[in-house]
Amino acid sequence: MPRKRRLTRDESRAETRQRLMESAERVFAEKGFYGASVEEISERAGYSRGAFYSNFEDKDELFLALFDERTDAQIAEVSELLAANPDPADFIAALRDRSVGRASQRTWIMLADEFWLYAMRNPKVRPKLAARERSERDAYQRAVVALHEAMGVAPPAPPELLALIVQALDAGFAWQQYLDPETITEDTFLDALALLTSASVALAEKSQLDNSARRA
Amino acid sequence: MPRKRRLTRDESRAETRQRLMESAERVFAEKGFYGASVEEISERAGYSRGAFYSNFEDKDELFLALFDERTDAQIAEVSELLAANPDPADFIAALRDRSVGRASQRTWIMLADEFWLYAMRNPKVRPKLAARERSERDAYQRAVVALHEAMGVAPPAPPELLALIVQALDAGFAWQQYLDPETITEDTFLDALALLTSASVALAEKSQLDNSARRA
DNA sequence: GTCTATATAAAGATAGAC
DNA sequence: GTCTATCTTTATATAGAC
Repeated sequence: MPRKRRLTRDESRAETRQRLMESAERVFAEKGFYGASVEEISERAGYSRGAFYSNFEDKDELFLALFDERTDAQIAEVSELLAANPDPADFIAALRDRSVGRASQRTWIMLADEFWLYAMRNPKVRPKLAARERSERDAYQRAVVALHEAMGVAPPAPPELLALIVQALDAGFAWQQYLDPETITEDTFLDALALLTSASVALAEKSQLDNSARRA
Repeated sequence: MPRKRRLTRDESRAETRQRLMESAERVFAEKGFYGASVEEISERAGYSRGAFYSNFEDKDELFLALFDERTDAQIAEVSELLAANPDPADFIAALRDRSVGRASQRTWIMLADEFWLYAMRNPKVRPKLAARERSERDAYQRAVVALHEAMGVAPPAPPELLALIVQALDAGFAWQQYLDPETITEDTFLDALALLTSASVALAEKSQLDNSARRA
């Protein structure tokens, strides 16, 4: 264990930045981009506004920094999740753990929604979030293809479309679930995924049957 | 055609309210709840702030009024759409017309997102939006049941789950499509619906086959 | 580097004139 | 009913002390 020592100027600065960003993540999620004041972000991080402005140009820069950090982390997360779980069933199980494990799931979904709105309203930011979504979609697509392979059938539709369906479901379920948790439980999304998997396989088998019938 | 006459006080007041709400719809969609100022809403409706405050208590009341109006309209719209299109294929075609016909589709999805965030942050409002979503889900469910009946099969899963899937897809696709219109076209959602319909029917047929095989 | 004090601007909301 | 003028609050951002 390394001997304790004073932080260098750069380390101290980085720590302040980090604490401000963690605080900002919470406040943005709670109040939204406009509703979150620099004062509240700073205070809840244990600093004053002065410290904030010595670390960030303005509120926009902070939000963008948060956006970049989260976007990069998510892209890496989904890719790693898939690499670590080549078996489709494991991948879905890992998805479940990911949602359950994220204690701050509600915070994250609110923040993701703020990101979406911010991206939709800022032409320079939109392509960056779109790229992040495409990257996530790629990971889903590899999972979908692997899953059908494991079941011994060809995907019954373009894998891009199947991946998009999974991704849209993920976002759409989150929206509905957090709005109405009494009706839609944690497991509903996974029930839906299981159902769609069976249905997709059934359709694939059916078209294989049709094809061999036509050949005979 | 009725003779022109002066508007009564009530009619004039109602018209001002209406114009303010239409303006507010655009400004809230563009800037979000906090970003939309009473001044801009009023000016773009052709009034001053004074007129605004003589018609609404404050910004919150206006947003809630808009929320209620839109919520009621949507519930009625989906129900009518289904009543007018008992045939499932017609219902899906009507869905397409609905999206194409709504020139202000982008405005609506931004506003819907603002509603969601607003509801998530206001405990008194959340149940109202949740009720609206449940009502929409009921309409989808009736459509799903009718669709399977028309194909001569029993739904291969609880109809509630199937309806929720359609609804989640609708929201999730809108999110992805407006973020990345270059990748995701207008028709992708309907392609997905068509695919899921075939897949659901294939799964239903498969389980019917399994059942008769077991009986034999 | 961070804090306190302060300048500046923007928005919400009200009051009184017409 | 709506407008203009005004009050009040709140937030961003900066400057200078430590």
